[in-house]
Amino acid sequence: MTAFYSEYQKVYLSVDCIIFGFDSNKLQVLIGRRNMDPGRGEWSLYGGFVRSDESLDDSAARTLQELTGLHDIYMQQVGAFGNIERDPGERVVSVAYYAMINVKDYDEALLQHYGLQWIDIENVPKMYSDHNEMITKAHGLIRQKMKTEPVGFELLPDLFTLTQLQRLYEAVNGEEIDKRNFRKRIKEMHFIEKTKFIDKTGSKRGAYLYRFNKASYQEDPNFRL
Amino acid sequence: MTAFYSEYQKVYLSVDCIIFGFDSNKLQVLIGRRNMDPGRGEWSLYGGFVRSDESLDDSAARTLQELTGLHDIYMQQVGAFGNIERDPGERVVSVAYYAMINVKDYDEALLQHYGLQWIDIENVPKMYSDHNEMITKAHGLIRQKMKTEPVGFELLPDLFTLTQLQRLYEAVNGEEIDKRNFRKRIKEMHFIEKTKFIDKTGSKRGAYLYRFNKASYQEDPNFRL
DNA sequence: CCAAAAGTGTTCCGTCTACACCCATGG
DNA sequence: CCATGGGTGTAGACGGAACACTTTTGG
Repeated sequence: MTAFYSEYQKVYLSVDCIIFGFDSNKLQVLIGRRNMDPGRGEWSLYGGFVRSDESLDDSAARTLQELTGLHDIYMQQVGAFGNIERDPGERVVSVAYYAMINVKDYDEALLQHYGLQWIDIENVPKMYSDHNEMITKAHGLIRQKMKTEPVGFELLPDLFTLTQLQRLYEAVNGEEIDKRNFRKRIKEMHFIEKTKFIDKTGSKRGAYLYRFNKASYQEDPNFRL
Repeated sequence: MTAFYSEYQKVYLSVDCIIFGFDSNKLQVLIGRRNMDPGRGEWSLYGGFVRSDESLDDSAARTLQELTGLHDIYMQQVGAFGNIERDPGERVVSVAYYAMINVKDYDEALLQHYGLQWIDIENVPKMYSDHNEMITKAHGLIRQKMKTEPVGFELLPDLFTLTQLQRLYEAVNGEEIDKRNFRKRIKEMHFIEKTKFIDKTGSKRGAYLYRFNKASYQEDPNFRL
């Protein structure tokens, strides 16, 4: 084992996950009660320490997988948070990641087991340390991202109605969208494909279900909403 | 000294600075030769280890100040880079920051002393570790940022001509801009003020010098270029 | 039969884009 | 006197925003 940098100090490094979901026409985040000192019992994001044999991205993926059982989830880095006093115990620098999951894929039992709750992004309580800041920054990032990249589908089932999709965009941006204008724009994006299936849970008449075709998107990657 | 997390491992944490400048109508970055092992002699960003008594932001500011002698410089975090093999010596996670400075404020002697060079963003050589990736990401961020926030002025002297400003935006985006359309948009932003001063170094006729009025911008923070 | 959501086009207005010529001056 | 960069306005194209009614069906 070499020791190139032995004169310098090391720090604890953790990852924290902002897990976004979409339900009841609201953008939501998954939060829980912190189960270790310091700060035990405060509202908190789910996180963990980075191991020496894994990259930051891997660490975030592992942490999310521990919590949800889900693999291959869309995750993006939010940034590193490193104020000295951010952790009341010791110096810990944390790298935040956000994830977007389909709430339906999530095992209710796990939610119970970890004591987690979905909270509307509008009603996030005061949280441990700088976790509010992380959530705010992550929210800004997905808003930006969803305008130009087809990542919103991560929050929906494989098959979805256009109204669902519209409600998602309304929830993320916090403002209403004109239905006809919205659908006009969808029609231009050929990788959002109408299927022959109909969803009757949301209305009496029923609405066509659509699907995001990733392969088709690769051929003509022009997304804008 | 408490030890809440003693069961976990610590890692080395560094900051790396992507220092942007603007000269000869080109967007440039300041790079040097790495002066420590491993990787000694390779092209590298300037960086340093984070001390246990400073935040990440402070660490970046200190590192930049060591190098340039400049205080109160515009810096923004690019993100954390943490692949396992990113440092050939030991596990080091690095947080990259970009800075925007006015090349004229920079002491030439320091540049010599540290063996640094300004390199056009288009001609960045193969660099140590993941530093190319950091530069690419930072470049993307300033391109984005400069569209909606008045940060480009950080790269210019206090007084500048409209042609200089235009060349800056052309350099950052890599495409030419129509002069009349550009000036029309400037005219709408009242916080970009024409002064009575004239610069004659750039042309025989001379061009009016303009100034960014920060206070005036705060009152009506609408920037778009 | 009616409430509730699905579905569908057109017009208008503002914004962005393209474009060409005169001015002032130092050498 | 001419080469060089500074400075100015308009018209047409395009894209985004506003806007209302018909359809279907479960209860």
